[in-house]
Amino acid sequence: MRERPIRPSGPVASAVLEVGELIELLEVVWERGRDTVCAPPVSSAQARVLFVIERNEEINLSTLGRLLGAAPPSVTRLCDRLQAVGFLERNPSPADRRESQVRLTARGRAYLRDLRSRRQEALAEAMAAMPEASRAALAVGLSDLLDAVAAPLRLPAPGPAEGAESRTA
Amino acid sequence: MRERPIRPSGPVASAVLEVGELIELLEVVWERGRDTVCAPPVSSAQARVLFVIERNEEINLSTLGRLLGAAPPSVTRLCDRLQAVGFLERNPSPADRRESQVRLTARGRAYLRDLRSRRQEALAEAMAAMPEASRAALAVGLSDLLDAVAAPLRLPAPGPAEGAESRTA
DNA sequence: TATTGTTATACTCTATAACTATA
DNA sequence: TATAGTTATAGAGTATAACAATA
Repeated sequence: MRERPIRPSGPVASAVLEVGELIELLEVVWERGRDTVCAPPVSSAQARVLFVIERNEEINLSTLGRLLGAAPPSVTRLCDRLQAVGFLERNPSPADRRESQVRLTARGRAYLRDLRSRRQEALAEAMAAMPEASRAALAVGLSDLLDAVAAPLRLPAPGPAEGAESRTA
Repeated sequence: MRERPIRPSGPVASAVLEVGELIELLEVVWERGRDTVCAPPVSSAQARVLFVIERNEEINLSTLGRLLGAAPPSVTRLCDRLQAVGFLERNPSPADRRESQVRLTARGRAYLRDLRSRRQEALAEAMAAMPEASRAALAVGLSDLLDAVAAPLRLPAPGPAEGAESRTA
């Protein structure tokens, strides 16, 4: 008989609801402002690739695909174009000649720095409408939320001192 | 000599940086989990349309396009498909026969309810990793952030009691 | 045989340009 | 003429299926 499957009361549930609404709004607003904020040469799908590679240097394409939730042909194409504009490199793996390892180039890193600057400017402008107390409160809880959201983007501990175990399963 | 272009100190700047990082992570993680969380019959571009229409009932297609930041042909196609699955209606405008007004159907609203339920479940699971104090702190600042982010999705006061002025400029 | 990565094909989203209907 | 919406076409993202090279 529950009409709304999740609706416990209290600040915790409230945070879940509001984060959900925030994501929904960002889905519309952020994509809308892509010209301003994301600056082509790079599509948003390509930006996702750069973000994941930045967090996991020298991974191979199939691992990249798993982290992105993308199919292998999509990964190939995305990397083709990013390589064509000089934002990443593909190098053959020393351990297994089937694999390619991808790495950001200096230009790729520079692009990410620039992208973030522009996004931060746009965000700071939007957040100027917030009461300062709210911004401060937000900052308190946000870093833990970041950790929670970032969790699925990291490989599950690939063996700290082992070198290259390449555990793709 | 500043390597990082925006980095004033204090909780306000910290909130800007962390919201920026959060958006970036969500860009990757949310799109990655689209199967789980967004549930096709509806692509993420189509979901954007539903979100905007829900907030602005009975707008015409060009206004919808402006709110989405999308070109007219894109809007036509997106609405074609959403209409085909029965999630929205197009009705001729009584005032101007060139215009179509779009509206969510009952099925469209039901889809949004269901989508939000599933997303909230996924979010609640992710946020379970956060300390409860952080979730509570987050909730404090979040509703003002929501207002700030939602601002560009609302039409600039279309004349409260005037009926249909249709100010698309 | 299983895995890594690619190419072949098809569908959706996106945009610009050209067109129709209305104002 | 100007505006609302559509259709035509092209480029990019995504997926499944079929294939190459390697393990």
